[in-house]
Amino acid sequence: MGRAPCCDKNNGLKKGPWTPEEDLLLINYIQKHGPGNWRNLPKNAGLQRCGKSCRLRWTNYLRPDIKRGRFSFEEEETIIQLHSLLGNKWSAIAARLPGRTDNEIKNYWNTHIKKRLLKMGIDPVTHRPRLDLLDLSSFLNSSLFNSTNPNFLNYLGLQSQVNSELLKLATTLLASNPQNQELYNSQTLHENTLYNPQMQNQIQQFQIPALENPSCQKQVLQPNMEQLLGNIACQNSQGNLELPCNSLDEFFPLPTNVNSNEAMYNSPESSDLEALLSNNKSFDSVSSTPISSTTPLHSSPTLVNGGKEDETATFCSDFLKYQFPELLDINEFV
DNA sequence: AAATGTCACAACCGCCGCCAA
DNA sequence: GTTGGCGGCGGTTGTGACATT
Repeated sequence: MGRAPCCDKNNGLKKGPWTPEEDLLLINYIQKHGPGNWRNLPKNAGLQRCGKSCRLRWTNYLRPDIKRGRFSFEEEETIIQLHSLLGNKWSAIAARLPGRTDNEIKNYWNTHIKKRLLKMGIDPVTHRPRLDLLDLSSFLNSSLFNSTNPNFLNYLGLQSQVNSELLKLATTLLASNPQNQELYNSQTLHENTLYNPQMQNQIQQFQIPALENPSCQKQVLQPNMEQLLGNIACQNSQGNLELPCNSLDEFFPLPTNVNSNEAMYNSPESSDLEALLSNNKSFDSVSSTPISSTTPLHSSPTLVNGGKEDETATFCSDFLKYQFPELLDINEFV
């Protein structure tokens, strides 16, 4: 079934960057009449634009509740965590980041976060560490690493060359990979958890009450989240872990004024991330990092985008932190 | 100083789902 | 049940600014 294009390409409608005069026309019209009926809006507003162009200009740029400026660490952390849950559902992610548009988040992901994840050896699609980049697996699969002697590195004089934290991390990661499961049985994993109080604490924080309403719409989890949300997810008939739909809202509650019209005329004030985070212990437990916890949410935005700083060094997502118990510098290891 | 490369982001394009006729 | 309009979404492109050679 074909559809007539929203905008006839040969009807003389203007394309390209918007001028301040056009912006003013659009703003004035929407302030008087409100948004809606985008097809007729340009004609009524005196604009030589198609309705879709007007809608995009309004929703992505002119809306009064849009938060301009750089993304804070907290926002970046939220984006990464939500992306690991939702994938490229930019509008769904934007709905949980007051003042940010899906387009902005999408651009920021593609130009900043994705590159940083790759740089750190993290697959931006699956959010899984890419040990292939680090070439750790061959080492960890070796008989050397399989030694049960905790001092084997000492024996071989390797301790000074190998970051022990990274080794612990790699151990955990490999254990989470079914291909390496035989290397690390459940006892080993349990010991690792006990060994790491921080991880133990975070796991406890995820012990939320059993989710009810099994008939609700479910969302298939990305593989890496199995570990993170193992306590609340359940298996579907295909054996995939699923997250009941209401649990996403428990971790990332939607702002109260998600209605576009309400959001448009009622700029969010305290309904920001601080409220989101403070209202949710479970999420808070995962989102607090040494870096973010020392940075007030309403302090001046940390230089995240736009700067030319070493992005690997400044980057620290909480999701990553869950799997990276300490702030690790991959460069130290490689 | 000029040429070239890279980055950031606004805007566009095409498809999809919903809904009314 | 079918068709077509509309709003929305995600992927992609165009282009100006900035950095590097």
